[in-house]
Amino acid sequence: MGATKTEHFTDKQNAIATLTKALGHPARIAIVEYLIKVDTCICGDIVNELPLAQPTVSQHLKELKNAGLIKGSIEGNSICYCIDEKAISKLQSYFANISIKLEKKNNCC
Amino acid sequence: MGATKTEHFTDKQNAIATLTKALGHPARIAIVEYLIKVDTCICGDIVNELPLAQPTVSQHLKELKNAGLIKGSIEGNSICYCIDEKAISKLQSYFANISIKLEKKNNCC
DNA sequence: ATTTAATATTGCAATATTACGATAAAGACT
DNA sequence: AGTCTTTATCGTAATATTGCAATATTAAAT
Repeated sequence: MGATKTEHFTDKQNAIATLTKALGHPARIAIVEYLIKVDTCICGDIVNELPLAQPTVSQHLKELKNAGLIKGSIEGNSICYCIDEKAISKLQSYFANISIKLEKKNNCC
Repeated sequence: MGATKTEHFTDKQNAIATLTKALGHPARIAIVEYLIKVDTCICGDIVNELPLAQPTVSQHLKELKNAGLIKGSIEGNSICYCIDEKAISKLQSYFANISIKLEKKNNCC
């Protein structure tokens, strides 16, 4: 025991949970917000921006990448990280859809 | 070390991370989706719906409640859990806002 | 007052996450 | 080749999460 029982849930539920889990840390929210704010997106800049050591930032970037939220491309000897719009789009439509469903409901509590 | 350095991030970043973290588990996604689907929302129903033991479900409900995503009101000897629309609304507008910002940007990668 | 039903809490084992120093890897620049 | 810069990986300690059996709590029903 101790590990998440992924196999008992639907693919869609797991997919959304993967995205929200990846965003479930303030450092990773900060990274995403930084990538949206700036025009360049060099990894080193992100390290400078965050109050965390370089290996920690690298690890957070890896998790965002694994979840599909960002993508990185090699740019000389540094790496350019960017938001993957598809992932954000999924989240956006997911919560928009929930909002619509909630509006139609009379919440009992 | 090992604990999240919450104090180094903004309140807003922490607030969003709290919400996304709470949703970062397929069981909790399933709970939220179930609460939206049904009209009644008694805890026992949720336990029957999920492939997890009652204490585990209770714990997930607690986390959703702590994050402000659901609220529970006592209804006889059972408890009525409902979505807190404000939390969903926060997430919805957060991702909608990001989407808009991304549209205006030419992503470099 | 007992019993029953519905949730919560406790305690614990298994696993995962967070953070960072040290080190490695890979490309750029002399 | 050697050095510098940039990013990734390894190893490890501290902490958090996940899951459940056992037990406690609370309110209804008898």
